[in-house]
Amino acid sequence: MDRRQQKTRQAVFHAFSSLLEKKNFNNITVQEIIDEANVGRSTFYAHFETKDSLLKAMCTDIFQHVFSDDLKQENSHDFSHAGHDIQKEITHILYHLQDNRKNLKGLLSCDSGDIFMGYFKEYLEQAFPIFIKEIHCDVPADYLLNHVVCSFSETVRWWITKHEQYTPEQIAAFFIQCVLKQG
Amino acid sequence: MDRRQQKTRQAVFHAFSSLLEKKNFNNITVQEIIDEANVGRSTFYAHFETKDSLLKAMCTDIFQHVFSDDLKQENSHDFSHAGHDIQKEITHILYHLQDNRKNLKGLLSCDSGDIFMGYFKEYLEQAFPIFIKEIHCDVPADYLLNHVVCSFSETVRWWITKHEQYTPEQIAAFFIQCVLKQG
DNA sequence: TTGTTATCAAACATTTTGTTTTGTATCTAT
DNA sequence: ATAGATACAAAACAAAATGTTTGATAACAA
Repeated sequence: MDRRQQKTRQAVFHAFSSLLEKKNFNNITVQEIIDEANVGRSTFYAHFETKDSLLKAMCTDIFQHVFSDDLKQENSHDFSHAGHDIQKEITHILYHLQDNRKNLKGLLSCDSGDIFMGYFKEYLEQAFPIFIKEIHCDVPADYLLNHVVCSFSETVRWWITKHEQYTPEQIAAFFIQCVLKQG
Repeated sequence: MDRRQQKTRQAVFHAFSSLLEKKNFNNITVQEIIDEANVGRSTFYAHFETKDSLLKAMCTDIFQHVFSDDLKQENSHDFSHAGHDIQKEITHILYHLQDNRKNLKGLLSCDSGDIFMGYFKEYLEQAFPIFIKEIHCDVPADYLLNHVVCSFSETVRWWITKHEQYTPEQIAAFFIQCVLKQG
């Protein structure tokens, strides 16, 4: 990809993330993003159709890093999964998220956080059915999946936005204890 | 309160809820709300400063019904609470929510759902500490509270938006089994 | 009935959006 | 190194949405 495009794209991402830490997604204008990123108006619209698609592109960028190689491999041979170390895998995902925490903090601020969470849950719904096979619980399967997916994504939000002092290992332990350790 | 004001307020609420079932909060214009509610432009702005404060007013309206009498009484003498029937109280809240499901369905659609959820959690954070006293879990207290609050509000969203066939009793049972029945 | 107030319609300035144009600088591939 | 392609900035632009103001009318409470 053209270096000029990369530069513009990153400048806009960074500017937007920075603005999101200060004010609501809804109240940020394209003009502000342009000014903060120091790019031309037409340049912005050459890259992104709307403010929404900009946000979506940022989310996709992060998910491609987080869910890149590892989880898809796991999914491909999930039959051999029963004895797998779930805690290790959760921790692994959390490390990936921590690598992106700079952009994540902006994304998870205020109301944009909810949009990120929505996309995040979509990814998790594909990745998590494996983890819950072992849980026995007398509730509808899709209630349980929703519960686990929401609990994990909210755990991440709690961690990134307000409690960065904890390590991925600790967060994984909290999550597993509260959600997956069903008597 | 002046009957005309009540009428306008309800017309706008109803119009907005109806629009929210069809399209995103962000993409709804004040003009559309005005047209749907069949009120004048200046009238709308006499009632609500912005689209956001309209949404907030709708949420507050619902919460006043749901958390009106009962929970505050409970809070006032929580020392006598240890032996209380939690399942009964949860069910009670769910019945109140079910009464408002007409407006709730709109509010919980798409991205406005996240805004409702945000306010909902604020209320729940005040009401729920009682419920989690009995849970023993080796995690930070505010992680646990966040977990329970998020799980309950997501349970409500799951129910109202996609699984209305279940009764409040059933939903309460699902929630308690997954969240409060820690071994 | 009388004074008050909520409403509507219409016009309005302002802000934001998204597009188009033109000249310039930077890239890639040969 | 050069040539053609393309990403860029700046500016001007139309269209859409916002939020305010006006004056006349109808519904209200007391």
